[in-house]
Amino acid sequence: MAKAKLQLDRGPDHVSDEALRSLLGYEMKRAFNVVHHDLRSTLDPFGLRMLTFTALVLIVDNPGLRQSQLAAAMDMERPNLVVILDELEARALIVRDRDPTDRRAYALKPTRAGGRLCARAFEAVKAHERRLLADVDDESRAVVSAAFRKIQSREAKD
Amino acid sequence: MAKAKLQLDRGPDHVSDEALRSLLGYEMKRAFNVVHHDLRSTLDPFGLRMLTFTALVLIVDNPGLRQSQLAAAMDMERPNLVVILDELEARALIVRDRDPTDRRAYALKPTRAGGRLCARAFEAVKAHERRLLADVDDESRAVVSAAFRKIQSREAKD
DNA sequence: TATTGTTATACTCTATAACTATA
DNA sequence: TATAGTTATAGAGTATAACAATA
Repeated sequence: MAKAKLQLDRGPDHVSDEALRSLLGYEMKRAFNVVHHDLRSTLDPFGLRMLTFTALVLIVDNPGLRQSQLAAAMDMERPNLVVILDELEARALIVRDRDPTDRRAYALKPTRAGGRLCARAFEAVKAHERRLLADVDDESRAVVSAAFRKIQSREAKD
Repeated sequence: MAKAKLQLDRGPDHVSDEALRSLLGYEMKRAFNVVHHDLRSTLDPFGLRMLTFTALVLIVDNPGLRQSQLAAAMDMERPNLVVILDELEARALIVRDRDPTDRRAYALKPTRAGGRLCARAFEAVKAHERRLLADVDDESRAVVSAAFRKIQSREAKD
């Protein structure tokens, strides 16, 4: 990392990425790498990863939702969610209750322990993100957030 | 996608992700998913992916660089770069020349075909990104870009 | 000793088809 | 027939240890 930074910035072995820097995808991936790496180390003490954390938060905030709803909300395929929920269920952070109105579906609910872990992990993530965004003022954050949403809304327009 | 959008926006099966929306990582992943998905379909006709494209552009812009430099510039581990370069070399888009001053290292260089493909792919990516950013004005793009760089510079400060 | 590129390996995330049980 | 959850599988990205050749 430090080495990459050094080489990219200057020095005899300078690697020019000027052209790529003009691309949104490249800039965004580099920034996302940093955020994701930080998130990983932040969630590791809780035994969570980005996907298990996201699923847990959504279940805590939407108790009773179905797996298909959760998969759609998380932008992932249903089959891939199964192992994520298996993991959370095995750790007794959530339960899969049968939906009485539709016996095909499960109603996902957090356990007490799941709710507590979720709250603690969420605060830790927020604290870490505050550090990552320390140099970005509130106004800029709002602009970034608005841009993210506009990009997301462009999704279907291909 | 359309289904997720519908459920997230409103309706009887509305899934609330309000809490997660306050997290940079969540917003960024959603936006990056869109950008990455678009990039995939844009590069597919050229037989390239994000990583092979990025490596090719950096080699075209920095002919003669070493694999270790390229890996550092791409924020990835050296072993993972090997298969990426194998792919580009097998398609005769780049060559691995021996570095005369250090016989351990390779000097990576684009072939004529590699340079041509790179130029065409690059233009296609730029055009697609213009569409993705159609609703984001120039000033906001500059703010987003600056924020990305500030986040990247926070990396080592953990 | 340290470094370059490599192999091997393992884990995570992603994507698709096909199955079961219900509706 | 369609949907909810599941299984199986394959591709892609990521991370670490260990090796041969060279510095």
